[in-house]
Amino acid sequence: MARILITSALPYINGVKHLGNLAGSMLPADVYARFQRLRGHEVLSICATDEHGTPAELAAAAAGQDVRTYCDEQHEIQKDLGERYGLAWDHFGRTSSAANAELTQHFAEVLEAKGLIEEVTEQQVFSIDDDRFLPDRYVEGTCPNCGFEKARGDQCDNCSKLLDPIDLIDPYSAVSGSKNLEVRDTRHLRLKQTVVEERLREWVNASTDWPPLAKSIANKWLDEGLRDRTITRDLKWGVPVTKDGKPREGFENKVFYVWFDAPIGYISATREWAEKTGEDWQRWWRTDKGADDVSYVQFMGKDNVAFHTVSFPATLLGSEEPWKTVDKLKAFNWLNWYGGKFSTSNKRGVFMDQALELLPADYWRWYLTAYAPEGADAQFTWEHFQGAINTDLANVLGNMVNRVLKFATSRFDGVVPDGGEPGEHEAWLAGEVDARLKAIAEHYDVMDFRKAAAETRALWAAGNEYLTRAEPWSHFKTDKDKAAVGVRTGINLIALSAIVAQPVIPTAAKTILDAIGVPDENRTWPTGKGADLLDALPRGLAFTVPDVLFAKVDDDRVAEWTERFGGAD
RNA sequence: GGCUGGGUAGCUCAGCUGGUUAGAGCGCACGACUCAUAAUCGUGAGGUCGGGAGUUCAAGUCUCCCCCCCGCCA
Repeated sequence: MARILITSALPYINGVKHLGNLAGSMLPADVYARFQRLRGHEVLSICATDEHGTPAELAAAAAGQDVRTYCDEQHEIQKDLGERYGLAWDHFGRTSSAANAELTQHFAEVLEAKGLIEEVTEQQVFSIDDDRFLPDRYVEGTCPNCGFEKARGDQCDNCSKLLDPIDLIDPYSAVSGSKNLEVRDTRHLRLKQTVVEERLREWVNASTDWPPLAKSIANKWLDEGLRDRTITRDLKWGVPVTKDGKPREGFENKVFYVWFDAPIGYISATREWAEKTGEDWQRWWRTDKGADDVSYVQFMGKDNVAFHTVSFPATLLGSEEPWKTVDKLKAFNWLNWYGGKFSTSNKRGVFMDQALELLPADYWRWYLTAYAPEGADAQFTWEHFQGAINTDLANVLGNMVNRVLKFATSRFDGVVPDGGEPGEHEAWLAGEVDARLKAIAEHYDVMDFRKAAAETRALWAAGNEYLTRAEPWSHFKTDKDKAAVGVRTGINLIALSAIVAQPVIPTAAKTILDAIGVPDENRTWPTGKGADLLDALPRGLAFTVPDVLFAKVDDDRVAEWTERFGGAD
């Protein structure tokens, strides 16, 4: 039994996430975690909200709340939504937790002791009327690059150029609108990433289970030369800066930059989990405390690769402490919305809460897994979604379950029938089962989600083909035993279909398995031979017929949704 | 501008280190079946594999140039 640590990129606290965010890290992480649990591995699945930084402060201000209250509420909303999508985290933490503050301060102090942190004086925009510094997005003005008048201090929304706040033309405070600004000196901590550059390069080159994309991004950053990063900000909302465990002199009004403390949240969330459950977090994160045999897998969008392959490892390696670093990582491309992008700020696309108003979680889980943006950006359209739901779920799987169980109810009294012997059709299906189960597991192991889903579907389709071959409805009139074999095999195949579908559509799978009465201990990943698996249910076992598993999405609803969400505009 | 990735049947995508008539699903057409959510099963039509040149006995698959799309970095 392997031990697998799974983290997905931390969703930012700033509002409900859209389907692209779900598809790009949280959902595949969950599917993978569920699969590995089914196989009997020890899995720890960790996620958290990323809560610090200026966007959170600004969003809170816009909502008329203090930032802590705002984050408390938003965290609960995101946690609840995640759970409603069936994201079975062991823990969903917060980067604003006490544990994260403590760990972040620990890392900063250790890094300083190793000579990796220096104090520098920088120039920042200061608002006299607001009596505070205006880092990043707190200052807006005209972009020096393109002339856009509402460029933010950290980046221009129009030309996407990264900016330094002091370069803005006609700057004004995003807090008060005041133009009574000046540039002042301010002290900050800088992480000397350049010192760990060679260690990072060795570590990157030693990694074997990264996709080419991840490795090339990491190497590109290293080849261009790492830059020393300022890891503090003139803000109140964040992890306080300490020295020897006490507030650091001159840094009383400063906090660590969100990008420094956020990934540390993976570890601190594990600590929170440990405190909640009485488990030991160090055996997952400290290679000197048992984590050396852990396989650590990270899920993220492609925009996050550099931070996970360079920035965060720089923190871990720089500490020279025995921290567990990532073994495998899976990066996703974007899910696009009618050619454009999903956008939180522009409210473009479908958001997690809205999607659940339309259809249950399993529908979305299936679509976003089977058509995940793996190799390249993927396109979301209502028509494509409709087609996938109707054919894959309603027709191929849902209808198969329904046709078999209904027939078995009306002709064999609602029990798994006895009698008859397997023949050539059953042998064919057993071969299919063997091949599909093997393929599905192999695809999941290397995190090929589209292929795993396609093979899962192929197993369902094999069930329908089998029924056409065995045609128990014909034999029922002339040879009841022969019909019994077909029905019995069909019911077993349904159970198998549901078992292997659990990672993707856990709710529907449970409905099926409950209806057939498969006990929990028999719902683990099937390991036997196909022929045995197709005769595993006890004969005479009574079952019920579940309600229609998946309702079809008709054209009217597609038209309605297109209207409501904009669709092709 | 520099750098990944991508441009393969109407649509969404597979095609590893170059090798028989380029594949799958959807959609479409036709046929079969009637147990089932008008579901299912079978058959078929459909591609000069972004464009051009080259290497090779042989190239979506390698090289060079060009054109588009997404992203990252400037």
